[in-house]
Amino acid sequence: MSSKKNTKKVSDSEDDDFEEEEDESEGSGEEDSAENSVKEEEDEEEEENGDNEIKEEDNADTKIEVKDENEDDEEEEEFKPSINGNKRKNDTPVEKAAGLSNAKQVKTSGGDAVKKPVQKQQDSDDEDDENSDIKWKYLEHHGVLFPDYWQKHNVRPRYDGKPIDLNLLQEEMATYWSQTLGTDWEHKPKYRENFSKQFLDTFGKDKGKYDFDKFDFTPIKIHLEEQKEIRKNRSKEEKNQEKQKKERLSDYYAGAILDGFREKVGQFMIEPPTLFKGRGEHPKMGMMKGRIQPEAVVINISKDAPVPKCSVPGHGWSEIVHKQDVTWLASYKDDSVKKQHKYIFLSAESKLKAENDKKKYEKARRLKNLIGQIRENYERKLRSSDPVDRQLGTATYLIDKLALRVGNEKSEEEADTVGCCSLRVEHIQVIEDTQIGFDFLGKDSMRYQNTVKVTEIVWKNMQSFIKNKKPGDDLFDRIDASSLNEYLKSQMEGLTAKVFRTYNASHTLQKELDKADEEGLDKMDLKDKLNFYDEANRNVAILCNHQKTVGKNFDVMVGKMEQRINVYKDYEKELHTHLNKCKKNGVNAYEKEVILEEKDDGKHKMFVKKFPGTKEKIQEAIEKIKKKIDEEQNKKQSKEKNKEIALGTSKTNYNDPRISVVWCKKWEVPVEKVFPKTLIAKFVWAMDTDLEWSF
DNA sequence: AAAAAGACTTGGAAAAATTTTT
DNA sequence: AAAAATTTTTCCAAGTCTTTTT
Repeated sequence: MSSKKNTKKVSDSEDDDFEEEEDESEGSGEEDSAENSVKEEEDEEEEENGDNEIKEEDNADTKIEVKDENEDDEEEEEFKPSINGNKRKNDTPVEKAAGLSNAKQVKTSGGDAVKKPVQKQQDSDDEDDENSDIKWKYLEHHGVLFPDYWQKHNVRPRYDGKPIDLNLLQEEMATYWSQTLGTDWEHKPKYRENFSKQFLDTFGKDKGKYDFDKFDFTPIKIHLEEQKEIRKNRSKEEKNQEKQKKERLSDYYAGAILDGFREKVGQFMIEPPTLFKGRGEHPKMGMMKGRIQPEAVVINISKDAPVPKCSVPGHGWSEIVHKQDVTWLASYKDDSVKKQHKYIFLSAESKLKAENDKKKYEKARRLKNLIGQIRENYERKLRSSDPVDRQLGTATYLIDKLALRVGNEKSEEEADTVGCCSLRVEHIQVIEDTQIGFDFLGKDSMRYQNTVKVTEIVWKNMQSFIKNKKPGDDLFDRIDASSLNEYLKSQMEGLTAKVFRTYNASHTLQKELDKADEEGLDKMDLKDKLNFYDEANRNVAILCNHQKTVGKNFDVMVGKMEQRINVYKDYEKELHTHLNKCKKNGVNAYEKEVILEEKDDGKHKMFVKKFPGTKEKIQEAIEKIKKKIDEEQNKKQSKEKNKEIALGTSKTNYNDPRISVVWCKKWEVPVEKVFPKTLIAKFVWAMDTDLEWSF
């Protein structure tokens, strides 16, 4: 149906001095069709060699101006929303800005309805109009940035004690390997196995002659450390210059125009080559993620937008497409480790993303309104005589109650993790008193461990599902993610399993924050209010099983805190005795230094206890130290509570931001205390939600 | 209908930036 | 001013779900 894509090859690779990169390791069955490539004119300034930096002259003739003269007094705010005004800075159509696209002017989506069905037009060679939903009408951007090619440092590792020469690719790989020496990766057998195999393969027919164990990469490791040191010790100006250069580059590539509005591009740098670091027991860890050449990158822009220039001399894009039914600006396939597509999208604060985000939460709210009926329906299914229905009902129950992910099936080539539909018998335990124990690795190989009391019928179902099965068998053998989602669709338009997670998370946050009244939030100070908020947030994170690994010196840190608290408590006691003495017969002021904590280097951190001479002053000191103790204790508590819980993910992806905005307004907490800058930018659309709103 | 491809969201770790302490 | 602690951002892996192909 859709787009016969409008293709033109922009340039052909000369491929001069890069062939060593070309690493034959994969059957790179890609492009190659050189015949029908239309050679594009202008290859004037090919020769600027090597690095990707955009020269000033380049900037001069680009279509997207970084500066907007209409707003000159706030120019560095460019893409940032104003926090107070809650208005997008870029709400002004770009065409008003001076010096935009000289050629075709930007179309405003301005007033006209986005949704208007386009009727068949003679010139629409491209879109099959009525149904493919159009994501944009005009799209212009600067393409993508490529990481620099490998620059040889010529530091040789040793083989069997003697320095050995490496070619470009070998040196690059060896260096990536050296970077992981001394980290946990080094000791993962799979990582080593995969890397060593690919590394030895680079020796071609000689590979049999080498034994990976006889390589010694410490010279490279040392070199890397030296380089790091050198970098660290650069002068301020040098660091600054580099920073500015980076910023210029970023300004350039981050600039895009979508339907007449300036938008920021997200990650615009092509992922650099590196050794793949999968999570958990990933069978491919340690494999070389190859270098992506421009010839693999597809650029998506309007037909009437200027074609972005490829910054790598002598190279060109794979093709230019005009797919209006997708949101990506560029894409490429990376098959070097796993077959997958990568995309360059607009940033989270763009309208496009924001709209999707809003839709996501609106859908979750629809679920909220229908949840009663939906629950009734799946509860009925739990008792169905049809085993498929019983599984559907039970799985839905788990997804609803425990906010589990749906669990698509995975290939052998990935880490063995599961979600609801892919649970195996070995992952659950049917315990007496209608309880079920869960223990499995979920997304990112995060362990989900939980014991829950379930309804009698669910318990019975679970028991029947494991009957006569081996540990490795599927718990839900009659359903899968797609059939489950199909069932959900029958319950509500657009309903899928993940909506339950969003709904449950946001609903939990709302519920928790609504307890503010009874908790007497009005009498709290800012710190306590924020603790209260975190507590609510934490409940969501626990529900969703958002975890983080405990830092290695967590215990040490807590130990220090305890020590500190004890010192303060001692001090408080001493102050009281001091005060009593003072009441009886008056005392002299004095000070006393004590060890607050021991540092690992054998030094001590000191604390000065001050004992004033007057009752009032002593009283003051007591109050002060009491407060300090309180603060420290709170801090320690929240540290411990947050020990392995990550609050960030729910904040960015699950909690309807309007809940937080309204709460902040109600309790006079500045939003920037609960959302960092980027999240405020992402959630501009929610910032002026009014007080009556509720999830 | 089932497998593969494609598109987009979600996720923790690491890096970078910022704030606090020394 | 440096270092340490903490917060924020970036990075890219790993999911979900849809669409296309077989």
